[in-house]
Amino acid sequence: MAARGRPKSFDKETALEQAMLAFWDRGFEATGVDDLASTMGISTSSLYATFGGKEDLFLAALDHYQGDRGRYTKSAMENGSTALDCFRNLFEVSAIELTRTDQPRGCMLALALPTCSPEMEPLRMKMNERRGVSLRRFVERLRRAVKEGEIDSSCDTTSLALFFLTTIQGMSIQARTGASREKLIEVGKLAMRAWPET
Amino acid sequence: MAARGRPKSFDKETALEQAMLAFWDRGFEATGVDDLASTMGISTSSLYATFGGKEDLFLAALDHYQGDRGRYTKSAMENGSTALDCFRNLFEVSAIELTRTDQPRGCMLALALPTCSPEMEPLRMKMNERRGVSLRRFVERLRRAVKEGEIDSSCDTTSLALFFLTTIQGMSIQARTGASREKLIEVGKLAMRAWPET
DNA sequence: GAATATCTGGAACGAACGTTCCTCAATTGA
DNA sequence: TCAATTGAGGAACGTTCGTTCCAGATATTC
Repeated sequence: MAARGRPKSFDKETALEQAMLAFWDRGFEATGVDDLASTMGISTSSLYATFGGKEDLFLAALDHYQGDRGRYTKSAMENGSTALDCFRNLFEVSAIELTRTDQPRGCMLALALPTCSPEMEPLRMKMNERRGVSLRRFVERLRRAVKEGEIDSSCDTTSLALFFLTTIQGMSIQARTGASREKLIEVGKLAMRAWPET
Repeated sequence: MAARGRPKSFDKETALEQAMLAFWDRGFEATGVDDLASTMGISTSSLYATFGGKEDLFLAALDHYQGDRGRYTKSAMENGSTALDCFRNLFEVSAIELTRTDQPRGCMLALALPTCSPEMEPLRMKMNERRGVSLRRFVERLRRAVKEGEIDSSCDTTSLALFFLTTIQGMSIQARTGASREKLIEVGKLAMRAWPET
């Protein structure tokens, strides 16, 4: 069942993890292909043969991020008996995840490509689409809460979801600026004051 | 009183304005010196003679931004009979300014250099310091409100100020992603729910 | 008008960019 | 054992990067 030809001398997932960390830390534009290759422990030719080009690698790294480090928002929406619990947990977990010392601070989706040259605009748009996934999950959870009677039906769920997402994105900037975990937990608690009265 | 030698053929302020718009739109890393020069309507030699290098020009553009387009946060803190009025106004004005169609969306300080290569880290730190100015102004205004009895002294003014700044920074990301002015106004209203009860 | 001073556009610099190519190494199937 | 196949490292591609240099143009001062 082994593949024909010379086998890969590196693990694709491990290399992708390293690429993700580089893009996450320095952003898309500031991370060079040579930097990536040396960080990943492979040559540029192997990089191109395995992942395509820089843009493809970036998108693959983004997928890797969303499927691993970025899952905490999804998890928060799924765990918790009430929507209130879910979002309270969302903010606490976000504050913790965004300030971890064993990885770049802040969210890769929020920080890696906020601005770019016109040629890279299509790539930036793809990031925007990916950010939308979180928003939709927030809306769905809030709508479910309305349906179950936890939240009054007068609540503007889309605006509330957007507010929560906006706050978390702001927390990414703050985490990168150097705000402490404790400060961000306080910020999260204040955001929860927007929760509709029962 | 005229200067010796050949006079400048361009207005320095106008050129700086154009440089600011370019950096604001595309970010520091993605904006090239040749792009800048042609946008400013001058040659690279004039650019270097007048502004120094790319980093110096960026900092000058940042100063220009803060003294002009970025003044709305300062104005909001100074105008308003109560702190509540000030911050309500801050969010409304922010939502409007961040989504103007005659200039790049979002705040230049929040978007132009969130991530960078290690060599540019000192420059990024300078941006962090500049962001701190807004935070200090928010804190001062809230403290004044406590002193004047508008807000109860049990209020954690630094956390509340950080929360407001965080929300506005998140609004910058949202504005760049494409969120409408109306949506951001709603987000601002929800942020104001964190205002301490009287 | 001559001397001095400053600003101009354009050419040129070495370095780094993303990408491709080529040769050699390592493995499988016959 | 040997052709076929795939991955390896590294040199090299043309382009763009930020920056410097230079000859010429335009002003003031004497």
